[in-house]
This record gives sequence, structure tokens and C-alpha cells, in this order.
Amino acid sequence: MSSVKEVAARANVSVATVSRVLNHDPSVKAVNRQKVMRAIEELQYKPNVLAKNLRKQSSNTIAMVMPTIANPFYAGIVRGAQEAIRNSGYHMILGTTGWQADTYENMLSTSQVDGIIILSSWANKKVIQKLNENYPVVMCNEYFDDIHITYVAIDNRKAGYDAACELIRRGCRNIVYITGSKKSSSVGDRLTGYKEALSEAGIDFRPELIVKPHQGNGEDGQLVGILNELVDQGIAIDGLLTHSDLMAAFVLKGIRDKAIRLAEEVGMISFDGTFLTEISNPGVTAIVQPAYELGFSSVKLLLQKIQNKEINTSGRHILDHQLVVRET
Amino acid sequence: MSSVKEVAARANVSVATVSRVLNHDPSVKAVNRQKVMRAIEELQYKPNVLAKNLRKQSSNTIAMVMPTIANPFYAGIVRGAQEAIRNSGYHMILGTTGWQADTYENMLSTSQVDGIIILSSWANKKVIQKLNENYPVVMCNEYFDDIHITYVAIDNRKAGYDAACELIRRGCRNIVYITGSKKSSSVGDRLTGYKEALSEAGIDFRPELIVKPHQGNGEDGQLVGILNELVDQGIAIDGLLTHSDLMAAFVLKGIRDKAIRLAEEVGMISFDGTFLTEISNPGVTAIVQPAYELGFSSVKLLLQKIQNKEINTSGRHILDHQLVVRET
DNA sequence: CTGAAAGCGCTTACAG
DNA sequence: CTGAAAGCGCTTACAG
Repeated sequence: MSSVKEVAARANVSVATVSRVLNHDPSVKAVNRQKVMRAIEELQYKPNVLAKNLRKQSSNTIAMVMPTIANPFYAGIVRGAQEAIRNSGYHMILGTTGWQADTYENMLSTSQVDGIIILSSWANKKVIQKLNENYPVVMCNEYFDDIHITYVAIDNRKAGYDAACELIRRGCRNIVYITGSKKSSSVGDRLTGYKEALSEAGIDFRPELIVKPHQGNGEDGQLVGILNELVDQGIAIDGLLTHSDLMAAFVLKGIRDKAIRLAEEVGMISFDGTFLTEISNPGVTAIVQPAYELGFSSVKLLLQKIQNKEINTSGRHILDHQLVVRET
Repeated sequence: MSSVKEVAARANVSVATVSRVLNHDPSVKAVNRQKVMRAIEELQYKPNVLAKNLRKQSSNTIAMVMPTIANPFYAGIVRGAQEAIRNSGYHMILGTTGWQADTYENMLSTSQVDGIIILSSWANKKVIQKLNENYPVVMCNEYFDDIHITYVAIDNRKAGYDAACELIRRGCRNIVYITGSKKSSSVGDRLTGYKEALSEAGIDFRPELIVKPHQGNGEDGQLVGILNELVDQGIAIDGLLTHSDLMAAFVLKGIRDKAIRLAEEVGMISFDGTFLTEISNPGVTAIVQPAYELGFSSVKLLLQKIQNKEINTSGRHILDHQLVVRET
């Protein structure tokens, strides 16, 4: 690979001039600009991003961090994020499972990335708080109300309320909520909404109806055991709320396989509303989250923070969700 | 952030010694090693990866490039890849849609990544060939038999043959194959297998039964129109092969919505066999690809190429697929 | 066993 | 308008 030095030699100018041309500095005389451009062309010169970033102490790159790519909800968010970053002069990398918090701390501190977007509950509060104190950070789809941070999400309390109300309206009384990590604020808020709906309808809240898979989304048939246990305890489950579309899909499969001994007529509502709820048979009623817009807004907000050198600022950006009634 | 310089100052040694400690050079005296370690600890020093990579002209990082993350098949591959890279001393970044071929060329030439794994038909043959001539490259799940390249994949000809045979065995005669990009070798090979099975069974090959969505996996109901058109032409479709699980899911949805006017009894086999074929109702019969192993092997092969400084070598690594019969 | 120095490939005050 | 020089934070022959 050729470097600025070789380009400079070929164009008979200094490396400073080459660099200026590269960075569209208007002060370069047209003649010299031409010479440099020709040399770049002839040598097929491509700037070394590593060197550039090291020198500038910034990379024009952001990272989007997610717990796993195996959830279609994230795919929608990523699509929106990619659209928002297009033509912004920034790049986005996807932080994958397996990278640790200190990886990001490191990437930020060494200017490999200029800011990060954190999807869902990828790390604990303390870690995120520390990152947010020192670097531009935006949370997407998850948040912590008790720390100063910028986030984009739906109103999860209202979403939980809306979902529960719909089931109650249909006559459900024993509504099981298959939920996620307790540390997650979206889990907590949806639960609050669920309780409010119950209370409004004069139904007692029963903590035993709140369950969660030991890990993940219940891929390996975990949900079967959990639900059957409730049935064994004599609970006549007539409504089901699932924290993710994947969970809903696995529950449906369990019912279909007759592995879960639920009644035929169980009202089910899933959160996220990805294409999984559409292709399911029966189609799953869902609280549809605006995945694309969540991703889009997160990026726009992060770029704004980066450009304004904002750190440790906060802001709540709430997007609308939608109840889409299908067959369950 | 502190640098080697500050660590050196605090430890009363030279930066060279600090660097040696950082790189586990055994020649450093124990006393000095201790002093440096303490200084690192006290200053919370973290090496600057950018500087290190620039100097060493290598990054211990590989990229896995995929057309989109919105396909669960890739999630399985990524999982295997992550497992293979764990404890190897290398990192993996995910190349997302929207990055262009020259992005990778650039990352490779400037040592941001030491090698790449290309999933599916993300770029055209010429581009990949050029990359492969200059850098360590492994193709996964897609390949080009007419260029020198290392790849990991299933035997797609046999997969197409196995799938078609199964449908023919069931009595299907008008088997529509919803396929993918013509440039893709997996598409071509599966088609070859399909034709072989037909020929063996004495069934004429009819090109009009080979169709494909204009783009993607038929998300937006494209497949409905395509299939209905065939029905309108008087073709009594009694078998269906789909190039991806997503396609199968959308076809099922179309049938269920009565948007596609297919007979009730259509044998359907999908390629990939992700969890989508399991949760579908009816469950979709599938040629299951070993996603995890594909990812795992790809990484192992790439790391081997990088460590041996192999470039422009070739190798075929064929993993077994499996026909899993479900309800379709 | 250790340090001074060169250099990876850039950018950017500074001086002219 | 341009160039020489310093420097981003590392590593590594080389000399001692």
C-alpha cells in the first residue's frame, strides 16, 4: 500500500499538501490539487484509517451494542440505525455478544469509536453509568430512570397496561406474564402497567403468575415446564403476556405439540411485534414496537451528542407503540 | 487516558520495558516487571489498540461479512464463529449491510482486520477473487468453483437432489423451486441436484417452475403474486422448494391468508432449517444446514490461513446436511 | 537485561 | 498558499 509520502513524492509536493487535499482544505492551489489527485489515482492510494484515527483521536465510527443478533427485533432496529447513519460521514459497527464492557470502554477511550448505542439490557447499570459519564452514549429500548442518560424507547408502562387491558376486556382473569430479566427497566415498567390494569379491573395481583425463563427466550423448551407447573398448581391460565416474540413463538409451538397443557382458548399478547407474530399460525396479537424508528432516533441522538461534545446529559425520547390484534 | 510514557515514568523504566511487559517478553527482570505492573494498575492503564495495530501492521481481528442480520440462519453461523474465536487471541467484528466491498479492501489493506469471512453472496466474484489474491479470505455457505478460494459449505447439489427426491417420493410432479440470486453457486448447485432427481424419476424439467423474488426473501408478499401467476397458467403446483426458511414462512402465511391459491396438499421443503421451520405451523420439512459448524469451521480455517500467511490458496470443506421431515 | 531512537501513516499548528 | 516538524501511542531492531 502506498502512503501520503509516496503520493507527495509523485506529485512533487509535501505530505502536508497531500493531507490537505485529502481533507478538502480549500486553501490548496488548484494546480497542486490536480497533481495530488492524479498521483492518488495513479497509485491507487487509500488513506490508512488507523493512522488517521490515531492522529485525530476520533474515528467517525459508532458502535451499536446488542446482547445477540438472534432476535429479529434487533434486525429492525439495526435497519433504522443504518438508514440514519447513511451520508452522515459516520460508520457503524455492530457490537456482538461476547464482547465485554471493558472492550467498549477501551474502544471509546482509544477513539476506535466516538460513541455507542446500547440495546436492551446488555450490561449492568454501574457500567453503563460510568461509560455515560465519560463518553457519548445513547440507550435504545432499555433505560434506567435513576441515572442521567439519554434514551429512546416506547412507554413500557403504558404498553404493559394496554396489553393487560386488552386481555382483561376479553374476559381473561389469570394472566401469566412471561417476562425477562428483573434488572431490565422495560420489564419493570411493563409489569407496573400490568398491575395497574389489574387493579383498575378489580383483579388481585398474584406474583406467582409472573414467571421467566432461566435464560434467553425459552428456546429449549424451558417455558413448557414453567407453564405446566402453574397448571399443576391448579391455575387456570386464560391469558398470556410474553416479553418477546421469540417467547410467544416457543409457547405456540409448545401448545401445538401438546407439550404445554393449556386450554385451547388462551389470549396471548406478545411484545415487539416483529414478522414472527405475523407469520405465526395463529397470528399473534402484539404490542408492536417501532423498531426502525427506535434505531433511527438513537443514531440521530448519538451523532448530535458526539458533535456537540455532550457527555453525561440525559433525555427521554418516547416513541408510540401500537396494539395489533391478530388471532391470539 | 494514560500512555506507556506515563507508565514508564511512574515505574522508573523506559517505554521499551513497559512495552515488553505488556507483550509478555520473558527477558524483563522480575523486579522491573513488578514495578511496571504496579504502575499499570495504579494508572488504570489500557493499551491503545489503534497505535498498537498501526505499529504492528496487524490487528488480531477478523471480520465476518453478511448481507443482512435479519436472517436467523446467520445468527447460528455467528454463534459458531464466536465460539471458535474465543480464546484464540483474535476478535471478530460483524460486517453489516451497507458496507461496501471497498470498505473491506480498505480494512484489510490498513490492517484494521487481518482476514475476512464472507457469508453468502455478499459481493460479486471479481471483487472476492481480488480480495482473495491479496488477503486471507474464507467463504462460508457460498463459493465459486471456478476461482481459487477456501470455502466451507454443505454439498448443495446433493441437498437439492435430496429435497427433490423426497418430494418426488411423495408423488409430487409439479415442483416449484423458489430460488435466490442466479449468481449464487448454492442456487446453481441445488438446481442441478433438483434436475438430476427429476431426470432420474423420468419427470421433464420445466424452467417456468423455477422462480425467484425480485429481491430479498419475499417479505412483502411478492411470492403471492409469483405463485398465483403459475396457478393461473394452469400449473397444478404440488410441491415447493424454498431457498430459505424466511421464504417458506412467507409462503405458509400466504396460504393461510388464502392469498395464495395453492391446493391444501402441497409438499414443501425449505433450505436452512433454522428455528423458523420448527415453530412454523405446520412445521416445515427442511434440509437442515449445520449453521454452527459452518461458522466454527470458517473461523478455524481463516485463523489458520492468517497464521500461516496463506494467501490465494483454495480448499473445499463440505459439511453434512440433514433432511428433517416435519409436517409439510 | 535495558534504553534511545526510529518508524507505523497520518494531521496540524507554526512559520514563512 | 506551502513545507518542515512535531506528535498521536505504540513496538522493535540495535547497541550496550
